[in-house]
Amino acid sequence: MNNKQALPWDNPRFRNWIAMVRAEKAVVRELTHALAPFDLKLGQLDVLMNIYRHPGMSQHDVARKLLIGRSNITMLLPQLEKQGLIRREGDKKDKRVMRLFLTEDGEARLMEALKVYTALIDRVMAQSTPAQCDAMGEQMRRIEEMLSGDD
Amino acid sequence: MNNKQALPWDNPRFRNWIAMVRAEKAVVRELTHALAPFDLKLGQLDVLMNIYRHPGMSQHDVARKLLIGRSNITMLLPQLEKQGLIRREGDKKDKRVMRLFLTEDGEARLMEALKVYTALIDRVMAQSTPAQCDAMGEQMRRIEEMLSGDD
DNA sequence: TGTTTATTGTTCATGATTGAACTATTCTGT
DNA sequence: ACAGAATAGTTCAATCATGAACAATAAACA
Repeated sequence: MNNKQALPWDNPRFRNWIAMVRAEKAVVRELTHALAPFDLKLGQLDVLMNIYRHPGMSQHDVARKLLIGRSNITMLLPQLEKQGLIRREGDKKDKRVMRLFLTEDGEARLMEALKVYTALIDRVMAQSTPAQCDAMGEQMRRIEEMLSGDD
Repeated sequence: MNNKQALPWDNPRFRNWIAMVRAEKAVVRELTHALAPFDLKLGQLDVLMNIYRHPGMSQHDVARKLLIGRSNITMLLPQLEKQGLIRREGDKKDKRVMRLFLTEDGEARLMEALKVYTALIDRVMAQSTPAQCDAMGEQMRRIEEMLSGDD
């Protein structure tokens, strides 16, 4: 008799999860290097992207979108502000919230960085057919929805 | 004429990548909470898993497997050693390398934590059919191989 | 209206991760 | 055998993310 429980490595689901973590880590590492010339960390780029898509977004909304803590945003923004990439405006109705906007420089820098970003992702995702890539994306959206619903 | 470049959000590959990052982050967050009762961080668990699979592994090998820095390992191990979960032995042939082994406690703790780990991953991956999950895993392995080959 | 509860953003201490410089050891090529 | 390159691990300073406690403000409701 086998006194060991079934090991995770024999479980396809588990091995696929491990593969996913490793792939994500590898891409992020590559991306971090690729963004260095723009003086942008990946986290900062994420923030810029969100502000671009939703100008006037609050800090709280950015944090929730990016699945990071509010304090993280608070400590991230001054760097972007100092670089002149974003602008913060107090909301007139609600004095608690700060509304975020890209400056022209911010938008320009974002566009340059996005070229590199999308080029890398295109290269990476070209490892699968578009259909496979979409199917993977669907799985990921289901997973995230499942877990963020648990809140 | 449209003076904006094609935006990444219109690019399916890019959106699928974003979905993957968010899913991964959500699962890791869940996992971190689930592991708290075991006094194990995810990174520590990763190390234990690798030592379990390859007893006598060197620190360098663990770092490479986990795609993290060597110094990270150096600072991680004392915690595991203090908890009595691992044991380090200097290699007899090569005095530079430290060989890593699990203690009995380490193996026991690992097995308990793995139950929780695999349960969560099973639940998460049950969002797709086994075939879809495997296809995703294959994509991920291709991606990682592609990028780690660039070294 | 006035009081309680929720929300937004900040501060701070903590822990995690990194990369560069360093030591000790081994390998390479002559 | 020996000089130089390579490798394993450590140390250290810097960066980053996190969560708890907090202040200011707004919302809910008696």
